[in-house]
Amino acid sequence: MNKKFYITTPIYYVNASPHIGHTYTTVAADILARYHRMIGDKTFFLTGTDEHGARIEEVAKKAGKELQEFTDEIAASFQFAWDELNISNDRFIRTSEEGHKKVVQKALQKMYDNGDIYLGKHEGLYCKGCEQYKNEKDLVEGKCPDHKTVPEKMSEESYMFKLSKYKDELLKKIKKDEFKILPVEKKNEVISFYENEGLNDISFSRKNVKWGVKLPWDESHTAYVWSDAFLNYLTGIGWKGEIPPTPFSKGGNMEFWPADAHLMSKDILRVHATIWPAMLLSLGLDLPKTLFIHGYFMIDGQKMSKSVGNVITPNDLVKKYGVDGARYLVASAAVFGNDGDIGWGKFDEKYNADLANGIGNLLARSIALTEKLREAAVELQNKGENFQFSIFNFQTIFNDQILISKNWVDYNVLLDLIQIDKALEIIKLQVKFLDNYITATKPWELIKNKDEKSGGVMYNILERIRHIALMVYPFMPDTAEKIWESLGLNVQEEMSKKFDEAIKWGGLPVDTKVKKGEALFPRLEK
RNA sequence: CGCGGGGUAGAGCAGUUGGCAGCUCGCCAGGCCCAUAACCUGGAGGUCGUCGGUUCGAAUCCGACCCCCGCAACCA
Repeated sequence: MNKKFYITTPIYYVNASPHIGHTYTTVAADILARYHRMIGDKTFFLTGTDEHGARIEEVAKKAGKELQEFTDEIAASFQFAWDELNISNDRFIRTSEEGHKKVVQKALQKMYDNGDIYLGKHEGLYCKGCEQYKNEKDLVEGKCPDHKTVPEKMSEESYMFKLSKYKDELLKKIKKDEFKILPVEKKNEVISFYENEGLNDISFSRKNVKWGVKLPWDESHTAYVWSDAFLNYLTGIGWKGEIPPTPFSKGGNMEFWPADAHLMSKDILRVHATIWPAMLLSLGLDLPKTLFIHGYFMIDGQKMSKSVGNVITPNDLVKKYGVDGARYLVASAAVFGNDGDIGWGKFDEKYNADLANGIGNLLARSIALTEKLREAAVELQNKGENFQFSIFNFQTIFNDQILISKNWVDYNVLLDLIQIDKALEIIKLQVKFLDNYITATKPWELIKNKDEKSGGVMYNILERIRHIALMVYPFMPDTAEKIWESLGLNVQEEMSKKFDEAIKWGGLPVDTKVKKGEALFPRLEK
């Protein structure tokens, strides 16, 4: 604890507006960032947009907009979406920012000076109509799908990066988990790629693309995708391009480097496992500790695509399920690291089951019971230790202090391993446990009979809900706050508690005044 | 032999240091009545894709085969 934690999402390419895929990565990163802040780590969470390249020139032109205007708009739509989803990023970086561009130039100059960038040739199939290179895979029957012409083989000068030079070193680090790739299937995939295909030097610049960062030693070229975009992970935390990097203690900004986790989906795994770390080696910087690769969403068994018309946007989700509902549904939609199949029907079902009938109803019934307790003029009592109730047809004795700390251990371990969906299961278990406990102890009867046990039973319930709220916080911050308020707790105070203290039994004062609030998650009818 | 993911109850999915097959939803029966028609219990329902192997024991390890889906496009 009290370590630093630096997490990133990829910077999203501004050729399209945010959808549920971007949302997935970003919400996951937010959950982890909030979790690490909660346990006391010094945390930095970076997201942003990637704005350069021929593709953007093309899309902006189609939209009839100036480049800067166009990218401003799309970047704003991402920022808006993340605000709406209560994303707690510390910074939103755009690669079109002057500061970023300057540092990219500095870094590339350094790589050029140390001999890792050299003038070579980029060869490819060039479509004159599109004014850009095409991959073979882009072509339909060998022709450009837009212009119905056969692109010609062209070769132009391009600065190349000596990627091949770093193959052995990177492979070794990947195998030894010094540069960790998770889940392990993805690590194996990368290793087999290294071993079977190796690494070739790659093109790092373009001559015919204007919308980009000019190479400082040859302004007729602009930096090509990776060479520009990857560096956001450094410029985003304030790196000014100093080599060696100036540590924070000496007035620099590198206290957060290396990144603890780069989150991303599988489409960009390969470049993140090759080009990016090679660039860092070339610059003499440490490699990120972990790449975590999550899966794709299918919508009701189909690929999500605009042409099918099944694209789900963050705004769609928030409108239907609220901010926290949206965050929960996305976070729990799949085993984190696997592909998932989602859809409105499944979301509705999960919303009602886990949120409305689960957490929401649990809080509502618990608060209502506590109010009855107050009417009966019985005080809450923290008896603190063993309490028992009969369940599953036998008498069970629970030591709640032990149970709770075991739950916390599981929760912490799972989140440290970036098992977001599994950590949510721990919360669901707690809810289930309490629903059981309430049914078994029948507090409404105890209260009616003025049974002396009632104060203790109700305390056990409310205190455990306090723990649930804390566990819920990284996933659904607003919900956690509402629960604290319902329990009569002060949100600021709860959030400023030291984690080790907060997870101990007994944090709820016995003289607390509970408050009935609006339903946390109104049930969706039908 | 391009790469990868997957085939487990009606639907959707968990489940590898191999050890009586689990979760959610739906269905049936019962309970409770504090709660958001909620919650709790019990039940029906599975030859864990097929065949073979290793093992005292395999959804899990090995081999072969069948089927589905990504890896190309606006798209994490």
